[in-house]
Amino acid sequence: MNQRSDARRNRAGILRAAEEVFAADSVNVPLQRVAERAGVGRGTLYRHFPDRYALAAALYEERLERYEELVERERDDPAIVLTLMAAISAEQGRIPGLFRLIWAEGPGRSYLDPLWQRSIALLEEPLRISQRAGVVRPDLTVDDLLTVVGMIFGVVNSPAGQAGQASVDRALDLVLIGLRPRG
Amino acid sequence: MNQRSDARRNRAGILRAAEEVFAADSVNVPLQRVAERAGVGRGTLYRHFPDRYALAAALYEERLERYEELVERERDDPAIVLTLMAAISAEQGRIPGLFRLIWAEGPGRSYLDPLWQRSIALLEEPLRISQRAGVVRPDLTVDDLLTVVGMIFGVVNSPAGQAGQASVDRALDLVLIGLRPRG
Amino acid sequence: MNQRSDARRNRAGILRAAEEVFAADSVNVPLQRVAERAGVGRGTLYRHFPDRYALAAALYEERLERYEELVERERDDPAIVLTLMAAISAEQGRIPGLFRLIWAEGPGRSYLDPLWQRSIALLEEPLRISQRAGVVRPDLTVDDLLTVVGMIFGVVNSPAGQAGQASVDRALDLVLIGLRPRG
Amino acid sequence: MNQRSDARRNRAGILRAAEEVFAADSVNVPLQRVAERAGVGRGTLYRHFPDRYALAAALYEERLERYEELVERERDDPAIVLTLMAAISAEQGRIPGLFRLIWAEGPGRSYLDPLWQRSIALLEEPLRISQRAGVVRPDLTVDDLLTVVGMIFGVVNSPAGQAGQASVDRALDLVLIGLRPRG
DNA sequence: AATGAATGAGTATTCATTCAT
DNA sequence: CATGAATGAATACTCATTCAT
Repeated sequence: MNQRSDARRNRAGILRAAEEVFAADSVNVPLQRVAERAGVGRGTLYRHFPDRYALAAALYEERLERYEELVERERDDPAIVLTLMAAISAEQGRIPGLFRLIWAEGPGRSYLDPLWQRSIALLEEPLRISQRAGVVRPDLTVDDLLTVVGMIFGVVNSPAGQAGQASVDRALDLVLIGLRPRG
Repeated sequence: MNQRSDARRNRAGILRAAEEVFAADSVNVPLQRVAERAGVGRGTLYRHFPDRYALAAALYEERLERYEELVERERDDPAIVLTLMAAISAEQGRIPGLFRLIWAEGPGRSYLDPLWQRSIALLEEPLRISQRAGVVRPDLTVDDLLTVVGMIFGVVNSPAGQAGQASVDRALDLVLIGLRPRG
Repeated sequence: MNQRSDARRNRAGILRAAEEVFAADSVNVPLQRVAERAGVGRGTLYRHFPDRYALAAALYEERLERYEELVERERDDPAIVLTLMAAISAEQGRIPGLFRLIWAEGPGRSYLDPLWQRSIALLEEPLRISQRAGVVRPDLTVDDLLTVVGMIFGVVNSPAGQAGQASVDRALDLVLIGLRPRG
Repeated sequence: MNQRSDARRNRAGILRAAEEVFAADSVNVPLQRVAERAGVGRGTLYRHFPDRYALAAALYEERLERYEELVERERDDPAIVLTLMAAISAEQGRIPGLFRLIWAEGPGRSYLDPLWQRSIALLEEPLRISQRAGVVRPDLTVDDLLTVVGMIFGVVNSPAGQAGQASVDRALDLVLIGLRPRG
């Protein structure tokens, strides 16, 4: 954390470059491309992120941080869980294979597990708040919310989702009906 | 024409092998592995399927055929569209990256387009039948159904989906509420 | 063994190339150089020899075969063990790091062990013959012979050995005194 | 001059670290490992030793110094040359590739030559003393002694030598017979 | 003078695709 | 037609060396 200033700048630059390149092309691009875009040597990239999974995990972590801040800010909104889901959904698919990469191939899930725990923690309080306010069904679980995130992810990554934001909105529409309290 | 039957057997064997290997490992496995499993040489594989996308498309086409037969058989079921969706969902994720492969990377979408048209056609009649019977909302479109398929796909391919069939069932539960007629 | 003729030719060509390049430069040369010298692609080299150790082991095996033939031929020579040691010594150091490579770094000694067993077997009969003939000390063991081979190896690979064959001859002189029967 | 003592301490620390790391692993370890072990930065290591050969040469020089002191001390021992050979042998192989590194790969032998001259000088007087005392053959030369050192080196670095000190002792046994006066 | 971050050349290795047999 | 050997482009990754701090 107490790095040299150029090192910190480089780390940030690599993350930005990775985001752009991953989004524009695919998470499978040669890391060389990321390094070039960041304007650093390959070695520097590897120093900061020992493999592709580390890069992906760092990007995911950045998102988590933003969501955590959102929860902090909107704690008074009774519909906070819906706001949060919408925010997450909006960003789903900016980097299509990101999640899959962290999940499926990392060495022994070492990168994913803490992030996953943190994702669960992220959703817990908002869910409780909105359930108390009667905004969503009382039997909903955090797992259900993660399932919904997965659903949106799927839409974005299927041909149906190529229509863009409209598809995502429609998907949210369809599924949010299922989250409302019945009766 | 003994040779033609050989060739047909080989083609079928390669498809079976591809399905097994793709499912057990990933759609990115070296095609060599598929050839080995099918017990043919690499040249033979390439003769039948000029690239990985052709293989994926052929697998997808097989599925389409099965769904088309299902529609043929169950045409009298008022809930046919739900039956069909359930059937499709059940098979989602057997080969995780299959769809993505055909969609995202093929040369000029040449493989996907006809299959996509056929998928749309597949859903049209069942949707009409079930709408007439009042089983699903009258404003549902084929695009919505494709969106739902995408959703299930997403669940299967996310960490949430690692719980297996239960997750898929829960996802269907949540989303099917949104397909019902309101009232 | 029943390979295509070009494959067999390639395998042999790669071995010759490896021998030349290893001898002229070092066993650590990029394998690319070996492939180039053999006039084959890198993939071909890797098909035949999955790693550097396999290449080294194959070279060592060739030597073993020649020594085994020598034993076959010279079985009637009472001084056969000395003849054999001289033959081995003469070739020691043609490829300086060869032995070391097989020995020290291979994955789990998998390459060396069978070759080492075979080396021991190679020396056993000649030693017995020469001992019966009174040409060497009766208390000599196969281990001692291997030690002597190691000694010659050391001479060849030290600055002292750079004088060439003369150094090896002198070394053999010195050490063969120690092998003679006393008295 | 506080800084000069710092620098001296660093130089010594790097040498100790190099000895340990080279011995424990190989003379080919990344120099980074040496720097880490010494607790200095890479730049510092390079300031003191411009390349790997310089490091190796410095280690060899330290040994030479110890041998020179031994000669100084034991000048009255008629068997001094044997004592010296035993001392050298005992240390052979502590760092397997050390000698080879200095010898074979340095830029233009610039490191080795003075050390080699000094090694020759080291052996001259003891050899003369022991020859006068009739402890070794009168026709032995310094080259022969260097050859013997090479032999021991070889034993240590061959599979036969993996048995440890016992192998070295046996090797010395065998070869010392060749050094004795005949008759 | 020390540190350790950055660089990038060098190398191993894989695998899609072609083509001799 | 089938086979599987050969090819070589593509890519990950390491580490010696330099140099900003």
